[in-house]
Amino acid sequence: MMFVMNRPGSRRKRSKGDLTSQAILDTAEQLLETKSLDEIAVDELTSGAGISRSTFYFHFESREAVLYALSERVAEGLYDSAALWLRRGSEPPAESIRRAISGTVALWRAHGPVLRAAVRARDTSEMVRGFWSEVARKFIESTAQQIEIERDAGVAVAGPPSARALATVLVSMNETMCYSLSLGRKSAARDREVVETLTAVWLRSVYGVPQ
Amino acid sequence: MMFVMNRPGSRRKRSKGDLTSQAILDTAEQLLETKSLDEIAVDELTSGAGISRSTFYFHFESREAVLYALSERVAEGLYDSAALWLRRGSEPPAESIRRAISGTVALWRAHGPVLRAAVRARDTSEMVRGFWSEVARKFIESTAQQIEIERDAGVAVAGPPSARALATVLVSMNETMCYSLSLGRKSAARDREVVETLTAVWLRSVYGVPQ
DNA sequence: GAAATTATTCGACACGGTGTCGAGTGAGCA
DNA sequence: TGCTCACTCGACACCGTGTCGAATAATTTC
Repeated sequence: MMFVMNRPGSRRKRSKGDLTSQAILDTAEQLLETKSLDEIAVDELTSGAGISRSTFYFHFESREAVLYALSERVAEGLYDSAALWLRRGSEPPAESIRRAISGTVALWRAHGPVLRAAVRARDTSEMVRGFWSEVARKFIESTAQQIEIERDAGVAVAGPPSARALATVLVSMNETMCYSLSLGRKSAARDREVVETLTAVWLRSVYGVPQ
Repeated sequence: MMFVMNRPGSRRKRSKGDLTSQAILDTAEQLLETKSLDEIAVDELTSGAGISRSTFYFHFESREAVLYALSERVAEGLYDSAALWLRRGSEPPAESIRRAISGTVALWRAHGPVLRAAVRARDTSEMVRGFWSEVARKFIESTAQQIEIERDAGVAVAGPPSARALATVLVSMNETMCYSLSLGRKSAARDREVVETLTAVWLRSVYGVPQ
């Protein structure tokens, strides 16, 4: 189901090492459903992958490096979701915002454990922090840009707060809510409520209230 | 500067054990300014307090228990801050909300390291989670109550989202922003910007936009 | 104020996890 | 066939944790 590519375009056959790396990553993703990253011992990872503990260090530098690799698996989907922030044509704002938020929630539902571990590791691992702050930057950037477009068009309420500050708060808010939502049992009703609430806050904060 | 009381009303003299517990707590709070809780080894705590490592376990069950005790030190101030959520008399909403948010930001500035450690430990330690979810509950509860009062008075925009769902999102948002704000260098300008932005989101989400 | 009790401290120990090293092993290729 | 390089392994040194029982300091009891 999941896989890591060799360098793009490489026709090199999947080597044995790739397979073990894969097995480690799969085991890690599975274990993260139960425990946090630093509760996972290296030998849990390797016994799950059918190799000895020391072999782990041939494939990864550390547990954090595993998380980094897992993050890359998810990042692609995240960027797709980011593209949704940009409003399409004449569609009303409520629709595009709801759709974008729905997409983010769905992604957190699909990869909650990895995303939560990544968020937590931001405070710990320089490597992970760099990666995810870049992701966050793109989200915030495109949101701020969109807010500015709407303000220039006279559709959105003017600042202060600046488009950038507002975008930062809104994006962080989404992340926080997705994090805590993904901790609970999967529930379509709860998902819908969160999407509705977040959408309402976005709309009111950016556009004001529809009378 | 900081101290822990014996049972209230007890006139028992400060025992030696109380003093070492204190020293451990003070050392912990100081170390948290630099490292996260699980980067702090027990012997860093005890050497800071001038005792041997094993003596630590006489005073605390674990590192998490230390954090719990530190949380209690801060909790009081937090409840004072919570009381501010409730709007005072005829004061305009913008004022009371800005004042409440300012209070929270100030508290995070004063005790950022402890509060951050506590937030992180929520996912790890049952004890810490219980304590802080109770704190969060009170914040959310009183906010939701206030939103309902304003809605009934026709001042705030009606739901959905429900007062409770809206309150949850807004309170979490504040926490998240305070967390990341307290990570950066102390800056009055930045503080002001964050307070303004959060206030704006609260006002627009609860009351709608002033034309 | 001496004896008994309780509070506090300590060093030693067993345990479990980490990361490294050098010695294998084996698959593919010249 | 033999070389090379990717891969694997067990052994080892290290570090932090948590527990135990013995030693000592403080406090209470008589």
